[in-house]
Amino acid sequence: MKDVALAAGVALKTVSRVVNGEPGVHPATAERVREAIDRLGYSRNESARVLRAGRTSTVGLVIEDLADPFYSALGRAVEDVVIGQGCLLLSASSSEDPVRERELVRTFCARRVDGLIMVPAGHDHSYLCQELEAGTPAVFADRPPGPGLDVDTVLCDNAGGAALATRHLLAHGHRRIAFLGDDPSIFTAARRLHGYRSAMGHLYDERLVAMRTPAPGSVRADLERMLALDRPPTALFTGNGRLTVTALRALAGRPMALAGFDDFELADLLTPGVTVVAQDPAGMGRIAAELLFRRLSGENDPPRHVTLPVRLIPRGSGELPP
Amino acid sequence: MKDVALAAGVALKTVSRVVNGEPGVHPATAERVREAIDRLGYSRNESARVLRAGRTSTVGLVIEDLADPFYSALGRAVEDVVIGQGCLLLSASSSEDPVRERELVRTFCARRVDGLIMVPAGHDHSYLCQELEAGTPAVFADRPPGPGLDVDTVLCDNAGGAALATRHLLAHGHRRIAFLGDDPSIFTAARRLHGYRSAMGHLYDERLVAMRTPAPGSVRADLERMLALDRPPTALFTGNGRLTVTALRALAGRPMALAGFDDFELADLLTPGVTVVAQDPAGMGRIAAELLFRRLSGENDPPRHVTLPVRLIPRGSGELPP
DNA sequence: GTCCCGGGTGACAACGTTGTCCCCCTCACC
DNA sequence: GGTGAGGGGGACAACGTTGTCACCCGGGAC
Repeated sequence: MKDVALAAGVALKTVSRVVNGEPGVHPATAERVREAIDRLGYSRNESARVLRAGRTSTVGLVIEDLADPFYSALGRAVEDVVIGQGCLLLSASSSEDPVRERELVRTFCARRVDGLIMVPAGHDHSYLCQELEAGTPAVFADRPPGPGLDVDTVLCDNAGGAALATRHLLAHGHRRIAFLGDDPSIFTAARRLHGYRSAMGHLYDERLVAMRTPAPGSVRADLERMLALDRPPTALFTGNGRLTVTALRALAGRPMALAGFDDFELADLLTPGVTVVAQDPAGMGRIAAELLFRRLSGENDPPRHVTLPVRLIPRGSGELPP
Repeated sequence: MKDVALAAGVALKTVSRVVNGEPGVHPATAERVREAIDRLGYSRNESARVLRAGRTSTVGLVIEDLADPFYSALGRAVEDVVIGQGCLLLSASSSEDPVRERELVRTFCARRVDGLIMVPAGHDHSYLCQELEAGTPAVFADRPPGPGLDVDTVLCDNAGGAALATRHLLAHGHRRIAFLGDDPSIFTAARRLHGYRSAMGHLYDERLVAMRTPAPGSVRADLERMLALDRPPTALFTGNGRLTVTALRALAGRPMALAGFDDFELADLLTPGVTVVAQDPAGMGRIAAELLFRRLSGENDPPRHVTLPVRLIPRGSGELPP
């Protein structure tokens, strides 16, 4: 910038004015400056601008796994909003590890991101209070913050969706409906279990429930165990996309009515098509980002809690008779 | 930092020394400083550090679409390497738009990213020369840079993979093998067409080739046209994952031998399983990131061009008889 | 007692911007 | 011709760090 000023025969500040399109520069002077900028290939140093302005125009996104279709769709939607607002997106995957999550948040905050969007892994987010007080807003998506923290949150109707799927299977005559869920310490898994349980009512049987981190081996073992029961399940409700796919592989063609939480590509092309409760990851990301920018533009209302609707997509697998 | 210095009764520089773990600070002093840091909740301002140091410890990633499974897997691998190196990842999707791509690169460079990893959309990357000369290395992944630019590049064996799939179909007795590819202006699409064509040899028939941006309607139309020929195709080779899925939907159960470029989740669960040529997006991302960091650590060799192998995964669809 | 050495510490400048304030010049008006 | 207004431009400080250099003081060698 100094060089440009020298080349154009003006002061530093005048170059700054031209670069920022500020008024009060003679057109001829501005032209001279622009010409010098082009000639020298100058581009403003955003680091310095940021240092001066105090705002980085950067948003941090912490998700579980960028490579998971659900989160990558969410991330893409966040990205679009963020870039539409003239900001950039720093993204990082926590791999469902609270320690790593905290480390990432710390790093983001040291970089002075303007705001955070989080799919939290842990249950203790008290460490965020300090940042929030320091003026870095955060929005939680997919899962709420731990106790003691109340910020903007976007969730889907986990319990309602699970009940919807369960009732769908019930309506097709099933009474023995198994539920495979993720680790119950994960908010969404617990809520879906709750929805399933309340829809099952007196038909609920603990032996038909298995909740743990999805892995091919454990899913297979859980299914085998249930199928060996006196009154084995005739239908299966899987608590997230990964579990649905894992269960499909474990079933290996054995006929079983099936409904899954989360839609996934190709669910319609399998035989039979897989009935799912679909949520909208892109919508979730978009809304979370919009809430964040509302905060950034100074909104000071109490935290908002948005619950997105889900919808049942019957495709055949949930309509098999017992 | 000034406040911390004041609170601990030391000079600014001493706080800086403690924060950076520099030697030459009396343990007792250091302890006092650390205590003040904790009490005031101080965290170093990276923007200022960056301004001073000239390095941002940030890498920019420009890909086509973060929500696409192929690119999100690549992005995740890049992210892991980048974070492993103590840097952060800025990511953005070009949506296959050269103008947007250029805009994103410009923005990244204005932020002084240390390096760029790109899946290029356009064919003219001369605009990068300036940045490269300014010391911002770039690595291209999946597709090479346009003419006149030579930098580290990681590709997969597109032509070889396409030939592999084509020969697989030929080996199963097919002579009329159609090829659905993406827009031929996309490097990978052109190379795959080349591989298909050379494997087909004298059997090549232009009427069995359709190259354009995948869309359900156009794929269906192309298939209808080919199936209406005197000698319709008995097998189909699709040029990327999206096309494979779109074609599967368009075929709607009509029997047809099929092989596709790119593996995708559930390919094994369809009936029949979909035979694919699999590449390794995570490996591609990892290697691209590693090449970048090699440059960042001062390596000055001529640009490297890495070609990753692909492998055929027969699953049934490619083994159907004519 | 003087000198030197070196560990511990601090003052200052610089990174590249931008906000604030001030200056100068021109022109119109009295 | 003097004066005021206002547009165009510049000097300077500040953002929060860190590299450079200089300082102070205690202890050991002569």
